[in-house]
Amino acid sequence: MSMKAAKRKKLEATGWKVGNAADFLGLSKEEVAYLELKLKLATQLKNLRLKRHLTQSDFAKRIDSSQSRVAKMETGDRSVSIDLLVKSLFALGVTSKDIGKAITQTKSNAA
Amino acid sequence: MSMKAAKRKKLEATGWKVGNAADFLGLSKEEVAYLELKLKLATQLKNLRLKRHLTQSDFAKRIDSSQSRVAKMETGDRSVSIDLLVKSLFALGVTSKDIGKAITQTKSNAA
DNA sequence: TGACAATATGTCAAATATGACATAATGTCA
DNA sequence: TGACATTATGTCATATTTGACATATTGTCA
Repeated sequence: MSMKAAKRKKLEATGWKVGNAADFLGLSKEEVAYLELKLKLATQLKNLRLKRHLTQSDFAKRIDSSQSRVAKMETGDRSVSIDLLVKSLFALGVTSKDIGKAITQTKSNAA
Repeated sequence: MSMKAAKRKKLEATGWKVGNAADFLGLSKEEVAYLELKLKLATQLKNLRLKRHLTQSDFAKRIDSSQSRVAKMETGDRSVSIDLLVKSLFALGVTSKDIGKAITQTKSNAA
């Protein structure tokens, strides 16, 4: 799988409908950077939840949300903000340092 | 100025009305962490804009926003999201790595 | 001091995010 | 396979965020 295809797959997972390569390339650098950052936080959240052996429903209760919203958080859905992801990570006891480190990660060494 | 008072002043600057020390202490750890993170991004944005010798109005045009919103971004106002700050930083050419590093900073070595 | 530039604050209509619900899809294990 | 748990998707009313405007405040320089 090419680098470009891998990236595209990730972006599609976030809710972006990428009809074709041209549309994909139509995304600006800023948009791609934003989506990638969001996906990093989403992944960090999911990994942490799994490490704690919590279901999405368990975790939803803890942050006064719902299972469906947690699912959307973890897939980086269009409808979830970075604010929500950050707040959720803090609720799991993650530190700013941890978040900063996760953001700094490149694809090759992502958690 | 005590450490606590300094923190309080920063938080007040973000739009939080901190009536007294008790109220301040009433903020949960997560809330404080969120506000501090937001303020780091706000500061990073302002520093970068100044480094580029742009006025708030100049920068506002570049990101299709308004001077007043830029002012709110830079003071970490309640009404601005981390999403908006992150998108604005990307618009200034900042990388994820830069953002990650800024978030990782502790108070003592903040930009 | 006053004139002007730059930044901050208050407000609001429109846009976007949120929790919740229903239900679909996927996974697991007997 | 089927029963059950878990996760994903679609939708919606409510809540929050956004750009914009007016106006206030602060800064600078003659």
